[in-house]
Amino acid sequence: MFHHLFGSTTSSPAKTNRLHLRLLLLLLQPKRLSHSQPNKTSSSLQSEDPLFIAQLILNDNTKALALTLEKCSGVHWSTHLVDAVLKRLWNHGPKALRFFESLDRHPTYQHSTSTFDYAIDIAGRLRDYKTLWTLLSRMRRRRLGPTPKTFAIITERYVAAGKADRSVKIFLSMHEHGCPQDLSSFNMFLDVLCKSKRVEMAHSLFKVFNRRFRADTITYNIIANGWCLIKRTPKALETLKEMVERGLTPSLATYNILLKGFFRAGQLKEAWQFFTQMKKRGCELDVITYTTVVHGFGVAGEVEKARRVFRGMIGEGCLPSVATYNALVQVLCKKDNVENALAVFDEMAKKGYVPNATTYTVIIRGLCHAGEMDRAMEFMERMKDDDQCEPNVQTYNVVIRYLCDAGELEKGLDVFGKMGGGACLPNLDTYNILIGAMFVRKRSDDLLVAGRLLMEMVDKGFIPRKFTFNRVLNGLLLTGNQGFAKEILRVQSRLRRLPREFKL
DNA sequence: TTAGGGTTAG
Repeated sequence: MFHHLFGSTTSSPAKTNRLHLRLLLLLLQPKRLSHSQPNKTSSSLQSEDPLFIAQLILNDNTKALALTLEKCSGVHWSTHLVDAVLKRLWNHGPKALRFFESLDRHPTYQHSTSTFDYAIDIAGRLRDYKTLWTLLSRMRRRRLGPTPKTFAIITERYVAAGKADRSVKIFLSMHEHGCPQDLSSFNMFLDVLCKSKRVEMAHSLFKVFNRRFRADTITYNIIANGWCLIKRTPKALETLKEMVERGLTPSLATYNILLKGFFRAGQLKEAWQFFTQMKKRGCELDVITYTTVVHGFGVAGEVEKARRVFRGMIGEGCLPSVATYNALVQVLCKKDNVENALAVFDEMAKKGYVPNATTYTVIIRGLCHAGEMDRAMEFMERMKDDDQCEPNVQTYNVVIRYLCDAGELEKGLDVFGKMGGGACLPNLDTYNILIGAMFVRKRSDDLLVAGRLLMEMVDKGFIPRKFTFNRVLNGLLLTGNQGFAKEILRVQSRLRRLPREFKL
């Protein structure tokens, strides 16, 4: 009789309700899932729901996740399922790694390349380099890699942790780990450096190796984009010139990169000239070009110009995408009026476009910004009812931030506690927003909450900034919570001194 | 995950 609740094709109850029901059933009838049901039935049904499994893992407090694996005894583990579960557990690294590890001893299932990549990425985010390299050599022993993508992940994590020099060494030695160094891995690494704003470093590396790797259009685009990201459009133009001199043909992506670069650097006149030149010279503009221009003019406050380009694009043979609508909606929220943004939201739905999480989030932010907290909350409920898209962590962060700013700390904490009925895990920003909010009322109780949040985030594998630690510590000391402060100090020094590891 | 467009905000 419960089959319809466990079925993967259920259509009527909302997603979150379904989850609650499942958890409730699990609590009421633990045997039903683990023993009394024939394996076939429970496994095929459960195995289609990574959210359900992720939830079990999060609720399991045994170190080895014994409870969860027992409950999942009938599950048919597949690469797809395991990857999806790891993705769900993204913001709870230690649990994700424990899950990976316990499945590694499974009698029939074996991790694949993509799963190792996920685990390595998570270990890197935790700055648990020992585990990262252990996983890498295990991956190699099993002949599952490492691949260039694995190294893109590893170097990205090192750069993000402020270890760009180390990442260069890693890139230069990747062949020693059994991974070929080719143009694609070179491009990927340059992109990692550029996206982390280490453009000078990327450029030096590019100068040294571009002949050896036979740099192509993509390589030049990556470097040009890097210069644009740090608003140095003259250097981007230089790169463009150099690529032409080398006999490489710039692509539409190249022009779109430059165009975006002008907007980012506040060079509106240049952007407009560049855009018109692209058209004049018979360049076939695409939806990305138009989206760039709509967004660029809009955020610069030129709302009418943005609207005109938006209206004109169809006549010029290019249909807007959801992203184009999102750009316009955001611009109207920021520089015009949230009611006009809502009108565009309705218009896009009428034309058959399906709003995505970004669309909703942008509108919700617009409403919050206009001080319409109640309507923003209503809109989030509407989003939850939309089967096509659930609120994500960004959505929650916006709502929590504005609730806290409005002095509604309790409401903010309430939303935090309920995040997607557990379907959405808070990230580093969420914790920073909430902890920051605990200082505005200067109440001793709030600081205790801040302390608990800090402990919780460390437990989930996030690394708080020194600033956050100091702030919370000072607050606790000033409000006479010496004991708690000492506890937090211990956590801080443990984080600083010991390499993080999760004992594989 | 080899390049380009929408989500933070003061």
